[in-house]
Amino acid sequence: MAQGQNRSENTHGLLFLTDEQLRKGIEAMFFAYRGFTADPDRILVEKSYGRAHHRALHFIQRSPGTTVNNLLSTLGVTKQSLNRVLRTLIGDGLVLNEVGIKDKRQRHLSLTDAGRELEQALSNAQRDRMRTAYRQAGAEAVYGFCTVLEAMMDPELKKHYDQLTGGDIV
Amino acid sequence: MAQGQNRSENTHGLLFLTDEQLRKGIEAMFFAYRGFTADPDRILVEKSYGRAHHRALHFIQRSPGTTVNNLLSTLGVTKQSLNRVLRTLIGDGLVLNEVGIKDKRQRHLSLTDAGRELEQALSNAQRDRMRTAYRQAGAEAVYGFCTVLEAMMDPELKKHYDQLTGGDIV
DNA sequence: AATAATATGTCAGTGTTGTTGACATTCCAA
DNA sequence: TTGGAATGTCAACAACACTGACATATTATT
Repeated sequence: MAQGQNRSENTHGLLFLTDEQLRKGIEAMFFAYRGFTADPDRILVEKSYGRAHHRALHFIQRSPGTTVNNLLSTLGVTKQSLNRVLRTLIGDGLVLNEVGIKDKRQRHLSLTDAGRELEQALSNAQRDRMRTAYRQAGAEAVYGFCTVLEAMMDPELKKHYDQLTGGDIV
Repeated sequence: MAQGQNRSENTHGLLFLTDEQLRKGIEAMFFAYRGFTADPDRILVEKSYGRAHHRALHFIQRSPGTTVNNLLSTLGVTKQSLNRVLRTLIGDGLVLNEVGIKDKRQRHLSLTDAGRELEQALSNAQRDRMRTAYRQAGAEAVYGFCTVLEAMMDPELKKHYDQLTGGDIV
């Protein structure tokens, strides 16, 4: 496998990238994303939930007390779509929905103990694969991995990402 | 941003990875994948196609003459699901469906000129973002990016990936 | 030659997740 | 008091996945 050393740059100092190299990256994203979701998906089918429920649980866990609107723009779906998911999670006692104190229109979302439990189970499954991949690839690869992913994000979503990851942990 | 230099390894020589670091990677995958599909998606809605059509076109372009069964296991969907997509693509004159010579049960799939044209348009949109991200991140980051993604794949899908990318282009 | 297995296609039904559009409620702010 | 923002809900719809059942060639096996 060609190491980072033989970086090919053209006269303008830009990386020279063939369509083949780019296609390879595209396919890597496709196949890797399937692995990325495979483990939590297995847990979700048991509980009769879907990937949307996982995403909601994840980001509520990540920002306890977040509002519906904030979650909406993080997930990038319509409120109707999110509401369907939230309704079941609240109904099943996994998510808490509290009227705002300052602004009573807002609903602050947080996880119940049961919600935290499921979120943990899903996250553990996903992190296990992530950890294995990270260790297999090494620290420098992980750094590159995050760098490229960040460069692929839409600026609007990048904001949410930066806010959540809060700077420089890698 | 912490560089690859300060890799933290424990007494066993393994990377020390906090849950925070792993969560960051998980969120990077989530947000980046949305950027990854955003550009082709915009073209697809115009043509009234979906992501599934894009995937089919991509992998047929990648392996012209491939069989339905092979495409099936590459995409990891059921034949009913793939068939729905293929039917429209063949009906719209984007994909060619030819009876096998050696084995007449098989159907060999390939793109027509019109199919190649759409596939190119979709791929160009996706590659543009990929190229920009690659250049922004640099050659070493790209190498790490691919390495981690490959380590995240299910072994079964990794086989398809290896077969398609054929070894060591990066 | 009869039978089994393979490759493909199709029909019907179902579920998740996304979309629009419309409408009601509550509440903050000018 | 009025306008607009935040939220919730209803209905309808579409894309895309699934299962299960069944049909049709074709090839492989016995």
